[in-house]
Amino acid sequence: MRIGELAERSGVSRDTIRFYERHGLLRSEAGASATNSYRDYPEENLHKLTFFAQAREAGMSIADLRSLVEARGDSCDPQDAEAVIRAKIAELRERAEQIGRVVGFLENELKSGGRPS
Amino acid sequence: MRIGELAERSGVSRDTIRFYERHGLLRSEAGASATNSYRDYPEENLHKLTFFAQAREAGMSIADLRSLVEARGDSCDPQDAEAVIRAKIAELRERAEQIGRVVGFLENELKSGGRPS
DNA sequence: AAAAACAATAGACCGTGGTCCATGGTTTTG
DNA sequence: CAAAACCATGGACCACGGTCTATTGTTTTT
Repeated sequence: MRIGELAERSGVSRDTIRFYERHGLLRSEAGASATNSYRDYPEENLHKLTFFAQAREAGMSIADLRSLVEARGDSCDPQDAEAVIRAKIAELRERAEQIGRVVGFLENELKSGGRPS
Repeated sequence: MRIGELAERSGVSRDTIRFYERHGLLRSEAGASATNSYRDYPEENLHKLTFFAQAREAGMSIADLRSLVEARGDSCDPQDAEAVIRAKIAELRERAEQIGRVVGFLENELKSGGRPS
């Protein structure tokens, strides 16, 4: 599909899609037409982009996403991929715990009514 | 205490402390000496800074922190403060859930061995 | 065929969250 | 007393993650 459709369907702007592509998060192919230079974005990018959106919201950086994407690349050892994914999972869990601590702090703040401790 | 000591003890750099101060996250007082313009940072800033560091790691923005700080300000209605804190807690929980979803996705990826679904 | 919509490319621009540097003063230390 | 360490101020600079604006060319739509 072309970039406009991908943008429309994924909810990610054209500019952002191009930005992601420049940063190695996804790839497009040369389109069929000989008269234009429109690129073709394979279906899989739809899944990728929705994952990216979720992952970004969860606080993952573009570099994080790139390493995940690269780990899946064909040339890459599947063991590597697994290690990368496990590492990211660990990071995310750590982050979630961090959030939990802050929530705990804020809840305590509510209980104590904001008095300086 | 002076900024250097605060930086040392909080683990937050002088520059960052000043940055936070400019953005209303903390306040200093005019120091006792008449010959210099060294500011005095009350003890409470130590707690604040460690909280800020945690909260930043959890993904809260400077603006988030400022609204929390302001909600605690004396002039401010305690009801307001509570509402602000509750709102932040809700946001943080949402964020944690988001992380959970991404973790779930990645775990699934591990199980399926990275095969394109 | 003319207008409207879409595409590629390149580069400028923006907000966020700092970090670094230069300058000129003020302790503190050896 | 001289050097080293500290401080305040202001502004430049940086990386990140986009977003916007030309410019030029290509479909689509009417």
